[in-house]
Amino acid sequence: MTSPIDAARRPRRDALENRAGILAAAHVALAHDPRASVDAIARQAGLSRRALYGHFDDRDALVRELVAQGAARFNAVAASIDDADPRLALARLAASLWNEAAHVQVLAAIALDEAHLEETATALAPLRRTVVRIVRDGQDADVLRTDVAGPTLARLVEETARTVITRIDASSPAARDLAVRAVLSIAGLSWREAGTLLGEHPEILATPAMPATPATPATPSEAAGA
Amino acid sequence: MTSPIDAARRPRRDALENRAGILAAAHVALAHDPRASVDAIARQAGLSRRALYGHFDDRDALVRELVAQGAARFNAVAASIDDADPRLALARLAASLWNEAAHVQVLAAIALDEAHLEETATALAPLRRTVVRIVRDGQDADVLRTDVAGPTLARLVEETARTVITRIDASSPAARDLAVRAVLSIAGLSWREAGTLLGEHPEILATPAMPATPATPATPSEAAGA
DNA sequence: ATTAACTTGCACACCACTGTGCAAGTTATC
DNA sequence: GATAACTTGCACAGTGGTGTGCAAGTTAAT
Repeated sequence: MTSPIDAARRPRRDALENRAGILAAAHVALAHDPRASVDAIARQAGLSRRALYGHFDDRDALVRELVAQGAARFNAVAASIDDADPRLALARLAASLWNEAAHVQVLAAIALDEAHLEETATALAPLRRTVVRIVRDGQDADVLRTDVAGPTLARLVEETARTVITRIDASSPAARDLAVRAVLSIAGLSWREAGTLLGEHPEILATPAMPATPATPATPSEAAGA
Repeated sequence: MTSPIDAARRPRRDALENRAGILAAAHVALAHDPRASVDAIARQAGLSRRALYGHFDDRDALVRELVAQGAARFNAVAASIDDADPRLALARLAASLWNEAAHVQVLAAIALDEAHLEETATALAPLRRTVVRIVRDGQDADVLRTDVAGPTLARLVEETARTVITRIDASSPAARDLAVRAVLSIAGLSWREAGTLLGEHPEILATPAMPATPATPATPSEAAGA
């Protein structure tokens, strides 16, 4: 089936692995320091700086791919929220995003530091729209605070989630708990109300249903079989 | 009285003004971009890059002075809080810090971006201790949330204040209001409780008692007399 | 076994920035 | 009005980064 043209254009397997390795390395390096050098990233991926430029035109291209990757995950999370109760929707959204903490770190770092502001903003637009919708519904139903205008509250929720996930402990067992409670508090609930709500829906804080962390999505070993 | 030695060592008046101008320019420039170049700062102050190095040994020395300035203000604010009710203490602290918003911006920017982490941390230690104390008292008196450990809650309060002040609108009339309510919410109060509390103590959200903004604290004119 | 893909290391030009030396000009101060 | 303080502009060396070209080596795929 594979025409000679396809065969000629298909990249070598090791090249694909290396490309994925670069992205993974960039993930780590940029989360730690959003302006890590191309050399540092390449080296962390076990490659030379020169080889990296064989995979990405540009430092910018690499960053853009990372942003796209993260945005896709976030927006998938946003789309999966379907609770009728806006309070539960918020809680579940926060919990789900916490599971993507590693990606939040990179995105947040890039968004804050670099000149990629517009880019990340558009990439995350669906997630933002979800938050806005939940907040609006919650205010209409009078279950979320109404002393703060809708758009402002949405922004506040977003910033709170980002802050807690990126700037507090990061991966302690209680961190997800904290992220969820912080968001509910900012949304207007008292801490006891939040506690009651979470007590009634223990699945929100339960260990993630998702399969651990598929950190390296493109590991060739299992595909190769034997 | 002025001994010849003093006279010889006293800097020229325009030099003092220029030094203050550099600090003001750095204030603006670094809040906008924490790694603004020395040239950009000097130019914004209406001086040449070369002249700046006549006033500060080093880019670092300039930043350090800025940090010290800000820290002094913050710690003065922290020391001025004396409410018996921890909830009021928190609210007033947030409101007072909002009045120093401009300084918060620079400090936060510097603290986040540069390698001045330890420096800013030690400079702000008194403020941090104040928050820890208020939170502890509040938890002991059962008026603040107890589902989050004290140190964590203190950190959360601090991050919330920083986030709201530096990342939301910045200077709208409702911004102080928002900062105060966000802090109370994070501390565990429901939005209605916070509203009631603030309604009972309108002075917290009233226009600041302090005289506008004494932007240039070290004007030599009044000290010189006549 | 051959071929094309991939990687490496090096050299290079380029950029933006820091910090310093120095000669020449301007300006507050006595 | 003399003097010392201050500023300017320029040149310079140094640092750390980006992106490219090229020759030589290695390695996956056919």
